[in-house]
Amino acid sequence: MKNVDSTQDKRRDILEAAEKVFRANGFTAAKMDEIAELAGVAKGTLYLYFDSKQDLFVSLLEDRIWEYVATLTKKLEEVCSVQGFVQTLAKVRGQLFVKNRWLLESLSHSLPDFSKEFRMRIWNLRKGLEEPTIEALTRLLPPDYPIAPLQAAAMVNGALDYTVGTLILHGQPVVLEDVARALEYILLPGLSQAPGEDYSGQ
Amino acid sequence: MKNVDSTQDKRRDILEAAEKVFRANGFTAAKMDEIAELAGVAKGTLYLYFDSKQDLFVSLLEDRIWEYVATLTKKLEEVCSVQGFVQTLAKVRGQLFVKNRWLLESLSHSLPDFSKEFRMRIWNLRKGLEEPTIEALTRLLPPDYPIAPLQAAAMVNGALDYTVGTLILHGQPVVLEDVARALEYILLPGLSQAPGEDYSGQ
Amino acid sequence: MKNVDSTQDKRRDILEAAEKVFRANGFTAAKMDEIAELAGVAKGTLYLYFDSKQDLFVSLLEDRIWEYVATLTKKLEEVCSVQGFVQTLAKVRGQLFVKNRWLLESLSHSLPDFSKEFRMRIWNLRKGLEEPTIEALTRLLPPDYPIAPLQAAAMVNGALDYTVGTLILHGQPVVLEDVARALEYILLPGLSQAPGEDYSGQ
Amino acid sequence: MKNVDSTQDKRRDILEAAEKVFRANGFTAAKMDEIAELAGVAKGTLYLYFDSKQDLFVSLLEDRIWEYVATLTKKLEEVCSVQGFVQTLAKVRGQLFVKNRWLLESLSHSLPDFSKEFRMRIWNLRKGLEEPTIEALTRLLPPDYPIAPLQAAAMVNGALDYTVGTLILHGQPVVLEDVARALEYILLPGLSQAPGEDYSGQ
DNA sequence: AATGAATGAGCATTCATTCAT
DNA sequence: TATGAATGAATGCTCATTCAT
Repeated sequence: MKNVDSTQDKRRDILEAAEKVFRANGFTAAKMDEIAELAGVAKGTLYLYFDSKQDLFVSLLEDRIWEYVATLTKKLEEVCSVQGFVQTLAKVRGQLFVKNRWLLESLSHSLPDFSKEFRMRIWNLRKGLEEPTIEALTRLLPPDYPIAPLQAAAMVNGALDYTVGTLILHGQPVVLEDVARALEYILLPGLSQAPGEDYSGQ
Repeated sequence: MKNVDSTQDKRRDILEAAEKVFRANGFTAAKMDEIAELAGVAKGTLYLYFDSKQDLFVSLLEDRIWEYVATLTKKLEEVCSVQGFVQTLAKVRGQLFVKNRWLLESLSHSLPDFSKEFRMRIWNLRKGLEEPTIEALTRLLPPDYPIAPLQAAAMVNGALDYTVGTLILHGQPVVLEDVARALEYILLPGLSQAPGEDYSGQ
Repeated sequence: MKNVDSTQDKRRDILEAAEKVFRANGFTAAKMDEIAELAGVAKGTLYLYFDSKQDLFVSLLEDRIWEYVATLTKKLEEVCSVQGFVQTLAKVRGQLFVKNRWLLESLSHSLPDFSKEFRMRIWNLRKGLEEPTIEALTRLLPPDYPIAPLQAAAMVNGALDYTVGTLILHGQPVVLEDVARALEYILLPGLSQAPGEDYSGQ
Repeated sequence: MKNVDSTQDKRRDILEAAEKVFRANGFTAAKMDEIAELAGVAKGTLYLYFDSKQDLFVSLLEDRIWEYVATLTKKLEEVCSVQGFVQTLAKVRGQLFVKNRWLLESLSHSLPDFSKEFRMRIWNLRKGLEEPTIEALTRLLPPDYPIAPLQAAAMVNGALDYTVGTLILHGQPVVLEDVARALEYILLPGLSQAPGEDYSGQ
């Protein structure tokens, strides 16, 4: 009992320390020494829980992403309109982005020297990250909607992430409600129109 | 004169070599030795033209981005409708993304250990990259459009980049015409509607 | 009683595991973890029976060498001619060499970082290994034989070991009877001749 | 000119430092830092001249062994009797052994973790080391001598090395003339006898 | 301006040993 | 006695940068 708990505790401590250090420095510049010190364990202990720096990094991504995916999936299952979808997405994914921008950006970056196994794990994460959005859109968009859910999801997610990223870049406060409103204003008409409709404003 | 030309030639040779090596390996894994060899100069010569590896990297980004910004600015100046804007953007920025994905991703990634000066130069690039889009939208959107051009631009650019990135990730062919069409279908209604209009599909 | 037996059993298990691992990897590359696992005990238990990796290694050598020395001593005591000596030696020591080449080579190799105490123990082993040969030759050679038994023994042992080693190196099968015959052919005349005899072939 | 010389000088300096350090500590315990310091160069410089610690080690063996092989080959070519052969061998190989005992022992030891390439290079050295002896014996022994030169050479070399090693082990002075005499006394009769001869002293 | 040999700080990983249980 | 989780010192190798020529 105690052993299992203490083992899980230590693993969690290490992941938390790793998150801070990776976030602050990026993968390459992060130092295992610093992670160990921050986690309050000896350097060698890191290797009892993770095979390598790469494994630690990807395990961290997995831990955080799967947790987020589960949350988002649950929230989106309760949604029954495209509008609700956009609002929920903006809130949940936007929050993730604000808190873990580096994490999402790490995913879309090919890390140096990563072995095939790790590239595969990252690839799975990237795909998994889109799953809830794709699923929700598949359910909510009209069956004859002319854009594939994969692409529609990419556009919504891209618009959301990039907007939040831009606000951060420009030092402006990120108010997710405002972002949600803008997202609705720009995307909802296109997502809501019937396939045959003339969408051009002319 | 001759000296200036030869100097410029060598600088260009180095930038071209650097582009290939950085693209193939990313910043950290790229080696100055390889760049020098590919450029046909001695290792020490690199330091006659650039202060450091970081300087070479950022100079390369600047060189390529400003060139692209000039092109896009010119193309967008000829555009006189939101629809034309979306089509032109998809073509020009989409092309850049397909060819220089690593370049754009480098911009949005916090490079490890980069000094403040370099972070600033990269920040300028990121802002400059959005300029033409913002400018065009400022001109083309109705004056009372409720979304700030900065955010609108972010959404269009994000939707475009993320869609192309997703296609690449899934190993699907990137046909920019199709991407442009999907972009139009989803974004144009929202970008074209009058401010007071009821956009919700209900 | 029971305790003693069980203790002896465990000690023997560890030595057997250690033999396999040391033989396969050599001293430095052998890992205590692997030895413990193969012996079916916990890593810490090794240190209840042996002070250190070095102690385990040298204890193993001692265990095996003294056992071999006892065997050879007994066999050589029954021998009553130089020819019988050569034959018996080729058979017994040759066998040891074929089966435990690494063991003999370990003895003649200065192990890295071994402390003085351990070097001494190894030195004793090396000397002990020659004892039976020296004793037998002292008994069998004519009292006025001009070569000291120590040197004569060294020559016989060296010729034997090196020949077997060479055969192994060249991937040739080691037939100890053949080796014994060659050894006899080359060494016996010299070992058998009376001191004053003219041994040169001229 | 100067560059080539200075390059050769530095390579030689490194080899000399490596010899001292490897001799004193063995391969595994030897530290590249110490070699660099002793050679008076920076650690990185070692890697300009040798690919790795293993490469440095094997290159050193090669350098020393080939030099010795050339010397021995030349000396043995002038020899025209088995007796002369034994004397010359004792002098030249004995000298090598006294000075570079660790070197010869390194050869007959399977170094830990050595890659196939390096094992091959060491194997070639071991074979090359026997070449001059085999060649000389092939020339000097009667054509119908019943022992293959390879085995005869192994016996002579083994007897010689082991004798010298034993003297060193026992702390006795190594007088090569005495060793040569003992070697002659014991080996010459066997090496000189005609094939049909009865060699047993009985 | 150009070279390229030399530098040396920096770092992930291993593994014998310990000690609380 | 026995365990095995935790330790942390130890080390080969890389590569951006310098500088004598």
